[in-house]
Amino acid sequence: MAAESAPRTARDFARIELTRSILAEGRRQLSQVGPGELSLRAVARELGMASSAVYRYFPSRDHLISALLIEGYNELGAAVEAADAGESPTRLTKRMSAVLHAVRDWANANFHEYALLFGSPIPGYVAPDDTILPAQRVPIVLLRILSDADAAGLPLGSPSVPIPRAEKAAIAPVRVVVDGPLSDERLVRAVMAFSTLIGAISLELFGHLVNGVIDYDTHFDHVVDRMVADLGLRRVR
Amino acid sequence: MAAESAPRTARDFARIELTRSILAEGRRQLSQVGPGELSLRAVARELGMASSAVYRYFPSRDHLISALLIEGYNELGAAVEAADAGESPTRLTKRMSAVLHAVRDWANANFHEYALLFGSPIPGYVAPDDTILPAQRVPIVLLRILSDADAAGLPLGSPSVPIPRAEKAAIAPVRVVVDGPLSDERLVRAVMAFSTLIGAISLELFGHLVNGVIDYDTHFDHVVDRMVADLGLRRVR
DNA sequence: TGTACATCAGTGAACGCGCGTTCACTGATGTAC
DNA sequence: TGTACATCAGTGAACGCGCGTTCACTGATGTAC
Repeated sequence: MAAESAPRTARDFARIELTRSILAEGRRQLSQVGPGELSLRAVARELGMASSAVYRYFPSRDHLISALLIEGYNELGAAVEAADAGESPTRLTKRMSAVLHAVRDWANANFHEYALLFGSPIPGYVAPDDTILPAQRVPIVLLRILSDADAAGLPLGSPSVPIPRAEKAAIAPVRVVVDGPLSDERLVRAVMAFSTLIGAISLELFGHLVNGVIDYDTHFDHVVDRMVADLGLRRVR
Repeated sequence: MAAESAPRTARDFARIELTRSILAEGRRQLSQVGPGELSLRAVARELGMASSAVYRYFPSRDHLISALLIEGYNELGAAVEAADAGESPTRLTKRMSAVLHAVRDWANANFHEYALLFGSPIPGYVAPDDTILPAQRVPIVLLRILSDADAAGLPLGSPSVPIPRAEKAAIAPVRVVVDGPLSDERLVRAVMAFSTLIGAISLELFGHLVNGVIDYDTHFDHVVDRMVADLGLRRVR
């Protein structure tokens, strides 16, 4: 993985090309079937090659899944970063709102990929370390916006609850991933907001709102408005 | 399902007993393996009976899954109701806190069952209507506490955002499941709190906090404190 | 530029496994008279 | 209480399927001289 160097020979090109094809076919199947049902044989079949040939590119099914995980995190991360970049850097409210919506939009457009990232773990599969960085892209964007808010001196509504020392220590690693300043209060709210975001999307996608919420779009819009306000991104009136 | 009437014959007793055994063995397997991997044959094997015999009790694998879903919802619901009942009815803070912790405790003690209820849907499986009522038990408990708060005239912190008419309509069905009074503001916060709760538990259990949170218990405690405060259950100081 | 050897991609068959579901059959239990 | 028939539980074999992974082999591509 490290220094694969530049592809020079025809073989190298073919290898890169086929690796891409296999990955793409895996993704295509993910759009129809859950991550647990993803099958190497089906991928090979669809690509018109012997199932054993896939092993030249991915040493096992788990490696393919890891590649899809990483691709998923990166795609989601890119979508979220693009949404952030699409707003004026000083309009923190708009940035956060765009980012939160981007996560949900991606999830809606990529059901099984979302399930792969945030749903039940695949039995027997453990994600390797190189999924960590891609997985951090979304949190990093969220934290950066909040850090910008702290840097701009935007006030937070009065804290509902004081933060115990133990809690500060418990979530300390989160702070490490962001560069700028970040107050404890905003940090705690950020972690909670991430739970709310993923919870709201999972409940919606996995069918837990069917008997409670009629209009998902409207509801999510409102949830986002509240999160943005709770995170102190809207100037006080 | 409807009027099975009282069991009179030995056969009836045996049928009830074996149905229970199959269900129990299914649960036992759920404690080791994900819902998607649950296998009728394995259940039969463990019970020492032919796999075909199971079909006398459950017409298909999906029916067994439905039974386990219902059992899961009921068990979680019972745990949550018990937690609520364990506190003095007028101590709303304690009741809510106990209830939220009860959900997480149950999830931690029953990983795969939680994944069955709140994780990715099982491919190809659609839950039948008789899962609806059991699934509502937890939300009902939450809403009842909040209704009690409204009835007691407990104030909410100032609303961060006004509730649009469309949002009121969008979440209207949620209100139906609770008897007492419930203000729009508390209702909206309740739905959001449920997202936060499920999001926090899912993130924790599905491994998304491994690089961010050190001490899950401490963090969840604090999240609960905030939720309780945000829901206006703590008297203003 | 040409040859000899090493590397690698891809094949096809096979291993060993497990699954859900059906079906004809047996023997035990229940019911009506 | 006893007999004749109907109902049902449970069996064992089979169908048809799909999976991940291995392995000996072939032929093409790459490399060193």
